[in-house]
Amino acid sequence: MLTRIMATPEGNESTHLRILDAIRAVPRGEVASYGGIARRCGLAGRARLVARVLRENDDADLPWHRILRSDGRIAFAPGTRQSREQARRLRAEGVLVRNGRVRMAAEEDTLHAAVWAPR
DNA sequence: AGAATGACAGGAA
DNA sequence: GTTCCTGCCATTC
Repeated sequence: MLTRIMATPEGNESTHLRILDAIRAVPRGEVASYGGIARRCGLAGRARLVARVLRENDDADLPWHRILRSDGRIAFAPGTRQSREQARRLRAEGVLVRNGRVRMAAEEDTLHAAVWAPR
């Protein structure tokens, strides 16, 4: 039956690409959360899918370091090589990192933003 | 099939 | 401010 074909809007290649695009769209000096990226792709609740895409990514140009947990923490365990590399890259573009954490914009895609944002 | 595993999130304590 | 705990989604054993 054809239901099976259309029944998987995610998990396919285009979803993967949309996520990568959303990550590339995060401006230099700014950050976004895994869940935020997912929402922007119409994939609410799939933060872990974004994490998976990042893990499997090999593109050196992808600004992977701009993606943080929703509370602003770097996802890698503190002290690890990757965690420090991420902090280094963020600071290199002017982002303040303190104790492996970044102050999140506090709005991103939250209800607060939806209600209060201009436009 | 059931359990374990993650570059997660959100709310409770 | 924390840390802890539960819920989630998708994949792998």
